[in-house]
Amino acid sequence: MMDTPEKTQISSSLSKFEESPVFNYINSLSPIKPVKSVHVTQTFNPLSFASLPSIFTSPHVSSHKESRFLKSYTDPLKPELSSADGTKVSTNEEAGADAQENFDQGVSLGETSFEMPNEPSRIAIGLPQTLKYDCGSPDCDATPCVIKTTSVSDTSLAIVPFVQEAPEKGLSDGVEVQDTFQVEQKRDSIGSEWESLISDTSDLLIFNSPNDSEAFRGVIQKPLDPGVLISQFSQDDTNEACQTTVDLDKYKDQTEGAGEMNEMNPVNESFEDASVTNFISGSLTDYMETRMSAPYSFKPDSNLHRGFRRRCLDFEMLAARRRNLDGCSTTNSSTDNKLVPGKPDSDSPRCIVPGIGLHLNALAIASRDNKNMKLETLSSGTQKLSFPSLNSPRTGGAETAYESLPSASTERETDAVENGVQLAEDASQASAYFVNEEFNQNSPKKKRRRLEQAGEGESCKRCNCKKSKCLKLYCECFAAGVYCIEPCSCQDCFNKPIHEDTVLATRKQIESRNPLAFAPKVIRTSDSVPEVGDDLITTPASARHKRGCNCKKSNCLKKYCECFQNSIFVVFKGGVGCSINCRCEGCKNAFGRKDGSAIVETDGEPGEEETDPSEKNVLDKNFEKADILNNEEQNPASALPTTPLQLCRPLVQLPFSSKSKPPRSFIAIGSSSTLYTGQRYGKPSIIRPQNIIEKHFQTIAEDETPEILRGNSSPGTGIKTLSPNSKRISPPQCELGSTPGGRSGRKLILQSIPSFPSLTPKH
DNA sequence: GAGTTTGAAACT
DNA sequence: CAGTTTCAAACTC
Repeated sequence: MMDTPEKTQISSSLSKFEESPVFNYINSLSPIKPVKSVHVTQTFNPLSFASLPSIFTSPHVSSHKESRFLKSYTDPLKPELSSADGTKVSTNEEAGADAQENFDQGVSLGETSFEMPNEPSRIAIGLPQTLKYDCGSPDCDATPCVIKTTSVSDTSLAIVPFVQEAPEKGLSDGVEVQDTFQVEQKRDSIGSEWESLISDTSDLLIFNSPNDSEAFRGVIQKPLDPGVLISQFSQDDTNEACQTTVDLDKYKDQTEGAGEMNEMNPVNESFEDASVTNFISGSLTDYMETRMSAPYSFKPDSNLHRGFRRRCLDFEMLAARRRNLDGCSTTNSSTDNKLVPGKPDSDSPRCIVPGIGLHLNALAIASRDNKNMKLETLSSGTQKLSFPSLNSPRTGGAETAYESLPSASTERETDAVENGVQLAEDASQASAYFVNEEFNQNSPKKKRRRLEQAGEGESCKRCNCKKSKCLKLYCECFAAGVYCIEPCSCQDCFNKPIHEDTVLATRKQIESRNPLAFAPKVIRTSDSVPEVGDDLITTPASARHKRGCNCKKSNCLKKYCECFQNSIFVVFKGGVGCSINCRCEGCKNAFGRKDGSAIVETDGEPGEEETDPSEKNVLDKNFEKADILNNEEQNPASALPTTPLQLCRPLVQLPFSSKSKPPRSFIAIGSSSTLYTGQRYGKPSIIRPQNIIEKHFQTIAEDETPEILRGNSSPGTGIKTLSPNSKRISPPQCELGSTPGGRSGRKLILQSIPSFPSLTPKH
């Protein structure tokens, strides 16, 4: 490999590169002289970064990998970054130390964001710059190919290459790392590069994929310092693509579920292949789709997704659809097969959100799957991304998945933005969630919730059906398009792979009656676009319950109310409030009343709503109670689909749904799980009226958010800002696209938690 | 953990 | 479409 012609080319190019003014400039800027500038250069030269700029714009970069990204990124690029940003770029050593620290502290994204708020920005900035300058990060090796082939605009993609670098190596010694890196690079032929690239990308981009989640799990599960694991992982991925498998194995060994890891490897490989193919073809969309689809197609071994044992009923459809879409994607086909309904056994995670930010979601989901995971994760410090999503249990994941697919292909920017948001949210939520979980574990209620949520979050809800046989919408599992699993306490359950035929038949029947029966209940309205749908109209919240509630006694302040239920989670995305569609009586939903007023905005609210002390108490209680788990439901993803922003995403119709609406089940992950959602944020934080939250966010955002974020070039951000809910939140999210945002988001969350006073929405 | 409350889903 | 019943989650004790 080392001798491969390509390498040589690179070398030659390096020399050229060095000569270039840019190179000189960079060198001058960077405090640290890249030991092997040549090295870096090499990579970049080959690459044509022309397209890069666009890429970076997107927030998509998976935040979850941030830590990883940072590490790797910093090491190689650090010189560049420093020069480019002008901001202090951590030296390699620093980077390494930081990275390690970060990891140690907690891979947790949230933590990362807290402590290293700047880094994200740095990274974000650095990447683009790097591209401009062509300075190569060690990562560049792989990157170049990717970039060139894909003319993708996706940040995530662009980033991927960088990520590849193994952090750990760099950690201990910046210099050494570089050397090593060079050596490795040399060794690795282009082919290897591709692999590494792919693997990396997959990691970054597709955390959503079952594999990722599992990988994360592995990391998380690992009793050892998660950071270490992660770092290792990244190293392996980045530096030694070929060795990736081996490394993974290591992970396996480390991780309790060895089997999981094994599975992952294969999957990753397949993904890689597919991704490569896609890239080559030059279609980012394809790539994304592949990625997205991958998760579904995956049929993770049972072991992998223990938590996900449940299978997404909708998967089949997805798979089928996917097949249609991508006739070509090699991997897809395989994956699809896995998804095939026929397999009752399939453990595929039902809800993996395909979005870029998904990884976080995946994490969250994974965590949910395994309660243990949550804890572990917490320790590690990761978040939920859950991004997705995010919706009420029922709505859940299906939406996310559903949406995600289309969106990815169609709207990048939007997606990016949303993804970024999701990521941020997810991450934050996840972190919050984890935290909460840890704290909460003790209480029985919490326990219960955890279980429930875990199920939900994971995409799978746990049901307790006794008479419905889990074949009616009463059953959350069924409603979510998920099979019941062990955790369920249902009796005479027919919602199992064994009874797949029955399930499908029943499902169809229900859909025939109500095409939207399995559609996401919560529709995310575009924050930016106020008008949007019918739902929105009055409600300030960015998301709305599709049908609206019919509450009479709960005042929409309890989880009995589906709107409220969702609102709890949605906080980050914008709570789901009641809307005109609701027929509720005495609505006091803080996130949006039937009349359109929101507590937050309550300036003019009617006295009734205004806050009854008693009501307040209720809310607080509810919020508190409402575990983050609930929030998880919200999965942004689910909501997203409908959102105007989401709009971009073409809805993919599942075979099932008579109408175009996506079955929740699909995305279960995202939506239902909402995993991310961090409900955890601390209950308080989340719940609190948006005002408070927003304020917090703002404050934080303003103060802490990197310039980039503020300035945010990211298109998405601007838009989101519009919506009340998303406003504050969005900034971080958007940014996070790359990471910064994500972190910021995390920060916000964490910080917010403590600060959140009590509800007092009004003031 | 048992019992109650609640509102969605299902049914008529 | 409205009213009633069924159901399971949410909640309370």
